[in-house]
Amino acid sequence: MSAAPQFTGWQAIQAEVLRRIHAREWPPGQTIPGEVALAQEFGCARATVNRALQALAEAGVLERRRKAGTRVALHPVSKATVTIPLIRQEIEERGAAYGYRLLRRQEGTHAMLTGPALHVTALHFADDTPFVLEARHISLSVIPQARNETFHEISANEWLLRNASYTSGDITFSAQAASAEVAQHLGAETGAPIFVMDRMTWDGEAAITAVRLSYVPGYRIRTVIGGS
Amino acid sequence: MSAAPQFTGWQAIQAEVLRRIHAREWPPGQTIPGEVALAQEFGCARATVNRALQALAEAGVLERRRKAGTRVALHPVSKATVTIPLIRQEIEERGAAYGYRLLRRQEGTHAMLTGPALHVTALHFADDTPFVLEARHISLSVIPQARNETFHEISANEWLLRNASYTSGDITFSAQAASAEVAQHLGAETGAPIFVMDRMTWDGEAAITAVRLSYVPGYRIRTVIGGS
DNA sequence: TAGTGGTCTAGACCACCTG
DNA sequence: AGGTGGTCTAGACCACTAG
Repeated sequence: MSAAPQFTGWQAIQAEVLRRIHAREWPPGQTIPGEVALAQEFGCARATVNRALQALAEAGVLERRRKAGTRVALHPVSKATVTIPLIRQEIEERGAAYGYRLLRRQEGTHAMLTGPALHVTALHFADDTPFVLEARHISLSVIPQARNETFHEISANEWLLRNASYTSGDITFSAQAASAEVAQHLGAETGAPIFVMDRMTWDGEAAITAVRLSYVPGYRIRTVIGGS
Repeated sequence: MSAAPQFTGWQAIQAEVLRRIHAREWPPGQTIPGEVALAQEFGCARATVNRALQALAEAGVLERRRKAGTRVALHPVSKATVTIPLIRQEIEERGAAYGYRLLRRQEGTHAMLTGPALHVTALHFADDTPFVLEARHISLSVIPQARNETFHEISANEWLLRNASYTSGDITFSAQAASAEVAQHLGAETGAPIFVMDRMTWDGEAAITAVRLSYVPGYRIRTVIGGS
């Protein structure tokens, strides 16, 4: 917990800058010395200072503008990075055995997808206990080879990772009351609070897939932040 | 939607590398040419290539190891960055008028905090409609000046931003059934699915505050990802 | 042990923006 | 208009690690 990282190079500068911010030597909103000045103080090249400050700016700790200089962020915008793992990985990382069962597979259409769509519903298990219900729609005009896959042995979740790539995506998290169907599959009571993740992915302008993951009651997603 | 960004410098290299990955010229798992080779191909300095590849590695698109080289990530780890704004900001960005009301303020203790703690419960409104219930515990041994604040006019959410800094934090998202009290405050029915965010922040080893935000039914958190 | 990425340097030019 | 950060360069040394 208290190991001394003993930073060197640009990370040492980053650490020192962070120290001064936390120590209120450079209070929020204040303009800190320019890169040249800091480079001179730390006895290094300006590029090294730049590297350190740029990383802090990306983290939201600093705000940098040309000519205006670098200021300590007034509202240290908390950015939490949520890692979205493969469902199989997530289950196995919990030390549980992964299980999978296809519930339904049929062609149809979907409001967010152009042309025909493949609808796949499946359950993912952790140690034989339902963990998450996957309800997915795959665009058959964009990913026609999905027609040849039964999704009986491999989940659409994993199959798509191997057979499709995306350029952008959109995720929303919400709490939903379990419908009768969802409740039944997850072994919960109808109306139970369900953590839901809706994902939409695109390849350029083409919508590839839309998926809703309904997690078993009690599920929680966790993340860590470092701030100022 | 289709504006031509016309990248230059290291961003152009980044774009080209991404293009080759998406075009499957460099399939997942494959080792791509070394920095020197790419620098020669693109006619730039190695540092410029390094900048581009390093950014992609940080985004999870590439995996880099010394001596082994740079490989296209097999599982493009989806990292979604969730921005945690000030509650006031979040409400105002929705075009609603922000409102605040303190519900309770009392001293006590808290399992996660050492020493005495201040317990503050408050409601945040969007256009006179309850938006989120804030139940917070503040460590009085770490932030003693909280004793002098009534939290009648300013929320603990904002007050802490001005009066405390943190070095690390921990956030969990979950879906919870509304308790009778929560339901009453949010104007929901008991048992309704509530999106809950639990946050814990630390300054070094000292726990500063623990807060639970219970959002009004229908609330959703949204984020965008760019991937491979 | 040799090859790869990680980092630093000293200098330079440029884009941007505030005063 | 001038100062600030953003970026590039050419070269160098080092740390790590795969073979």
